[in-house]
Amino acid sequence: MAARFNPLEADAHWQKVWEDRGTFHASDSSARPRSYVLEMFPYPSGRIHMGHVRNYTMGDVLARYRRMNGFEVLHPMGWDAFGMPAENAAMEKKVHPGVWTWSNIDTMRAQLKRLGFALDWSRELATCDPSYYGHEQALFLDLFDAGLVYRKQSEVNWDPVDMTVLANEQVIDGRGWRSGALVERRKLSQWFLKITDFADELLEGLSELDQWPDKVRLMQENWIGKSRGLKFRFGLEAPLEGIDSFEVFTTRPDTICGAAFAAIAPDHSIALALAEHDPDLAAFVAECRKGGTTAAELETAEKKGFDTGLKVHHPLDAAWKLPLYVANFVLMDYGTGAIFGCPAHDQRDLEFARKYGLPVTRVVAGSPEEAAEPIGDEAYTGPGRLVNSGELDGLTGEEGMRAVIARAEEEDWGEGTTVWRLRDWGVSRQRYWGTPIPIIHCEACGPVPVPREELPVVLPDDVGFDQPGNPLDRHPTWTKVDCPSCGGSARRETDTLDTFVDSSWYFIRFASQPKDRPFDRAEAERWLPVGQYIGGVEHAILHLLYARFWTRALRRIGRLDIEEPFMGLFTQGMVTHETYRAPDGRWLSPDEVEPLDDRLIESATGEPVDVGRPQAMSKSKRNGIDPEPIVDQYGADAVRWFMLSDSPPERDLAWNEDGIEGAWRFVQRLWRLASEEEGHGASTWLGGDEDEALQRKLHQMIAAVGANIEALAFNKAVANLYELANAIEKAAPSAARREAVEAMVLLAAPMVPHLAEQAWAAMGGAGLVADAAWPEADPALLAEDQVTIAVQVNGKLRDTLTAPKGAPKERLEEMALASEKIGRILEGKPPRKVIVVPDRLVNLVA
RNA sequence: GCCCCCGUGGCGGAACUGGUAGACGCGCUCGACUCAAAAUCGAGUUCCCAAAAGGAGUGCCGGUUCGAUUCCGGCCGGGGGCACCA
Repeated sequence: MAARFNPLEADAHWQKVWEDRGTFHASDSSARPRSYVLEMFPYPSGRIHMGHVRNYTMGDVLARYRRMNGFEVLHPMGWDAFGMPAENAAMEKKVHPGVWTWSNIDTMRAQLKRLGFALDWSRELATCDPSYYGHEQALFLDLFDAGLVYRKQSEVNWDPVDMTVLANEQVIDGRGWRSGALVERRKLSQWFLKITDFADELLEGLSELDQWPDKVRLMQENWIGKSRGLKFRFGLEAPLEGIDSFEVFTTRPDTICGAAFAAIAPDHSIALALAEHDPDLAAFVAECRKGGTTAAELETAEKKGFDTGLKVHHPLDAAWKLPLYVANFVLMDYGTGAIFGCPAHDQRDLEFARKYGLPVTRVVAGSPEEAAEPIGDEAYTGPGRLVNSGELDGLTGEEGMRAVIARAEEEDWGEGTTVWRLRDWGVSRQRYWGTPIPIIHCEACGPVPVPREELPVVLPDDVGFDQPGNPLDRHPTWTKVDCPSCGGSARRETDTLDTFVDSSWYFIRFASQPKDRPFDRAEAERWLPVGQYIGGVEHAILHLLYARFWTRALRRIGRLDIEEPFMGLFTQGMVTHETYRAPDGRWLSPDEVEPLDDRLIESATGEPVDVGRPQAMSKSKRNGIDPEPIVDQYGADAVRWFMLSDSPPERDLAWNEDGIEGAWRFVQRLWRLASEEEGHGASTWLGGDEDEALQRKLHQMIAAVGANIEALAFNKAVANLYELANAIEKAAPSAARREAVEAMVLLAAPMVPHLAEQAWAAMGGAGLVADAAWPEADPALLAEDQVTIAVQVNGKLRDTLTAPKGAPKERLEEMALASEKIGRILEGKPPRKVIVVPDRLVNLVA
């Protein structure tokens, strides 16, 4: 047996064995219980990065562990292959997006294979393949037929650099998420998916997802943003161009008697109508539109209003008239675009009222004494009872809301309602490299679905990227089609689908991939939902919400009876690295610096380097580490082991040389243990305490490693394995030691699979470790029969003693009092009180 | 501004439902092997005191408890999400 483990040989050898045997091929017909383990599929950007390695290693450990525990495991891999980087590359490098993408896929597939992941490559898919997106087009048309897709003129976020529409989510601080360009507003006809139809379900469904991080559920809850309240109409004192009233929304109908003004958004139809005859108002509206939306600007933005001079009637008292303002802080796209202002109990309204000299009337008081207290600089938003509210006085806020809603409904001027922050999902993109929307526009018939038998609508290859905008728009022939309905000449839709659509159902296609339809329902339902989904927290809202929506939409149209796509969700942390900066501010990559004495210098210049805290690996900071050379040097197992060690998986992991060296040492250490065992050939039981102690340690670690992998606490499982290795190394050769080493190889197998196979084979183990059963922990060996008891005086540890497990309280107390140290501390006086926790401690209160 | 999470050795981090704080790894120190180095192995490593005895100690202040890293209140610091959401 070789003295050292040679990963270059072993990795390739075992990867080939697994592949030849189809070891990780998921059988649809298996009688074993099923387990679907999935990591978020990568965008084929060019090369694998450390984040991928970490993500897929975690999923792989779980997949392999499940296999060893008797599950038929589905662990697939594919490519989220549409998107803008391919078009950017096309423009910069004059290469077709498809060519670029497929070549990236080849590179990255090869890189992933070198890491030895237990993937079922037979199910590999790429979203840019017509055999995938054609089915997506069919699903889109299914949703279209079901009325879940619609088209509307809408103001969109237009990125003037990328020349495309952005979803609200892709606008960050008023700038495009990719280009960073200031986003403009434009009106375009767009396709929308009715995700708001599912708002309630999507919100309610969150409570079932108890294997999701609370954080993610909370983020989705906030994103969906359900608010209960009252929608009611304000009557205008004098009708305006036939409009005699408008609707407002409030979550605080109880404060209606504190109303001081009404306000509408600058985009509100009334404001626009008035502005036509009022240049001052028109100027105000224009100014509001211009206003920046960055965090800093909003923070400092003044609450500004324009008094229209119009008055509205208070709903509870027609004689009570309120001024109507156009206000810059009222948003057209939330609620009804109009509000009533209650300065006493809303901070924004208060600032507005102070500025324009409007009355501030308290209508909620936390205590009877507070009722007379005027409102200062801060609105009162706490609980209390209503005051200054006529017949509502004395009611709690909750009662007040119910009373006002009941009265509004009775008198027919308003109704209790729910509004959502969630908007419908705009899926049109003015891009080439995406799934063509399978619609044909006919002047006579309007938008007509492409007939199913003509799917897929395949992207034309003959396009150029020398001008900005969507090349499909300019395509001479592709756009020209006959209307499927009337046969007249028509134009193909040139928008493509948001790539989030592609990733909203790929996990279903993995589970079932017939040629002639998106998936087979029964087959898909056998695998779904995904048992454990693992990916970055950056997808906590969009991707996960869209996939949940898509799954529910398919359910509603009777295609798949699954409520939630992902039963368990785990969001892993990033892989980070220190940053290095030259004195002149240049970012330096890790291979451009070297240590000198206690510091780092730039190799080329010898200048000292400024070392920054570990940050997400990024091109701009040049602190990325390419996994491939690391795998070349240390092998897949050391890299995998390092990815799992030390840092809890949900937290960031700082990459460093010492860490990978440590992992390499462990790999060699485990190899040595196995090699030595072969050399010993020891098969006799020593029969002493030593054997038994090792056995106990082994079985405790069998239980602990399993529990920790199951909890995805890989860093703890790693620590367990180190502990076991330490114990084995201290033990003399024996049958117990041999048994422990064999078991350890199996326990480590999900993490370091190549090494495990090699060691297993060298020790004469039968079959593949990948097919072996996970060791079983013997309950009889889990518990120690001797326990260490802490002896405290007044809660301070003063001594420890060893006692048989399960010793009675009286015995422990006796033993504690018999301790010499304790006697000294108590100075012979009996304790006032004794607390005994069996098998744990004795606390003597002096 | 609102909501959420996190603060433990030189570092990454352990500590089950309140019960011996610092498992495990990294780094460092000393030692063994070696002509030497690498690799490997052994010992040590929270802080204070020369050491023992002892004392302090889980961001800070306070509380509950026989006992608090763990529970409660208030600060300070770091991170994340949302954001003029009525």
